[in-house]
Amino acid sequence: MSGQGRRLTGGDLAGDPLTVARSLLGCHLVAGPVALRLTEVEAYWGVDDPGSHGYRGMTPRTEVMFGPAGRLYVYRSYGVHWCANIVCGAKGECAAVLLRAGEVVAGYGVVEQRRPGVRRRDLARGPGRLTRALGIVGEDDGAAVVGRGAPFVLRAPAEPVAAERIRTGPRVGVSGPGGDGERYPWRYWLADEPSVSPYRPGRPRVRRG
DNA sequence: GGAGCGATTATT
DNA sequence: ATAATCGCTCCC
Repeated sequence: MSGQGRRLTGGDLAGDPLTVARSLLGCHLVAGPVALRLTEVEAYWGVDDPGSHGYRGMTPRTEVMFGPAGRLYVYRSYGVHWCANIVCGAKGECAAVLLRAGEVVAGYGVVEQRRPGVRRRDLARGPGRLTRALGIVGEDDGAAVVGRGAPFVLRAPAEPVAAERIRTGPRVGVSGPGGDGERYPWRYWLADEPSVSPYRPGRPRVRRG
């Protein structure tokens, strides 16, 4: 069982996103009545990361990624879905961890109302579904997940996640060099978790048949 | 000023 | 396999 541990602080998120990503696995993210146990995340690190929205510098959209650790970076995906990151690293550095999947551990009734008819394991399986389960929308861009009065709360697992249970691989859906699992094996997930989203390679630029 | 393109998901 | 759908980026 994964009970609730202590609240995470900004200091817990100030490290590099690879380290932070691993440490977020098994943590509970609380949004009002709903809580998810995080089972799958991805790291995006630096303006040299070709898979990152911060590639080649800051824009109005990605400004939050360059800010202090402990806030949400929320963006619209494919014009349809919201996806949420936890900003980490030092202020001025472009670093964030994308929340890809989780297991509902509280507020199941609320989530079920938000997603009628969806199988329990699929409720937060994938980044777009995860935000819907938590009720995260574009207005939450920049919202805090640490500190007093933060609208979201992160809690560490009561017992640390065993390192042997953590798997790594290429990031999902990232096309081009950023999707190269040799250079960027920056997806992290917990072994044997039904809520982990299926891997899909990034779509190639041209498709002919 | 506008075309092109996604860190995706639900449906065919 | 592919439509849905829109803000950001980059190129005229």
